[in-house]
Amino acid sequence: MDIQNTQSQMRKGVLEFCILSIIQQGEVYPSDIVEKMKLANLHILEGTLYPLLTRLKNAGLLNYRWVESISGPPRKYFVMTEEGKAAFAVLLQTWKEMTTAVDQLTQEKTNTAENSNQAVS
Amino acid sequence: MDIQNTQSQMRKGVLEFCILSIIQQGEVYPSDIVEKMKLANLHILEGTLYPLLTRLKNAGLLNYRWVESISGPPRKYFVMTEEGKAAFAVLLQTWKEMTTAVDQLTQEKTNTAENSNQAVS
DNA sequence: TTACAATACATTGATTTACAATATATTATA
DNA sequence: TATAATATATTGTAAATCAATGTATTGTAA
Repeated sequence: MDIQNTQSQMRKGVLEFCILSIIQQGEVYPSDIVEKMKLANLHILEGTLYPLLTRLKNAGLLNYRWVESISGPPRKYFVMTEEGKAAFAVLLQTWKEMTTAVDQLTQEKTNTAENSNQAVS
Repeated sequence: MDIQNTQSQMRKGVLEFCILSIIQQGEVYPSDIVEKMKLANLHILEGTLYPLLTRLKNAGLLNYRWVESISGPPRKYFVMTEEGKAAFAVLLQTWKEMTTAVDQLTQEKTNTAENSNQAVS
């Protein structure tokens, strides 16, 4: 029940960061993103991705250009703006700091209420 | 604008995991959790924490016991159930796998739409 | 003894967002 | 001409965090 929800929360938290990371590595259209995320075991649905890309574009972090396809309708290829690159650099730093903090948090020693109560003033 | 929101999403994603981690290390009451999270730069408000703890208790992962305080009303000290410990072990594994996946994702080479288009069939 | 401050548990309403389902449009193929 | 595959996009629902506020207990000071 709840554990799957917690796992889901963890994955949701890094969605935007990962998508920015993918786009920074090169032009992609939405299906590319879905596929790359799937390979990383971070599944995302189109109904989630499209509004998210629109959000990031409206925030000035992304742009897109239409590219004709030989096997279907034209595609929106997304690219990072300069603002987007700067934002990603900040997010990468945030990611590193957060993982360090969480890793530390999960490795701390065990206490009991009785011997750790001095925290209260 | 949006970058703070993305940072916030990242932190939200690990809230439950971190709180379970803290409780697994020893009995704590909510204010302890707020303080420990703050030290890890993962701020959480009481309005978020109380429903979350209730959720985890209803899911069978936590229990609590009342402990009298010398400086205020009695406190609910939370402890892990056996089920909670098992769930945390799974989540720790999920966390490790996810960070590995995200770290790989952020370190991949750069492509362009032109030279990576073979992904389409 | 009364009032106030500090501490602690708890709820409510608003906002955000992921998801499932579905809609619309284009291209190739049967 | 109809169908399948591909692609962009929207709608309604559910879940969860947050800010604000409420309720209760204890100690201290007037």
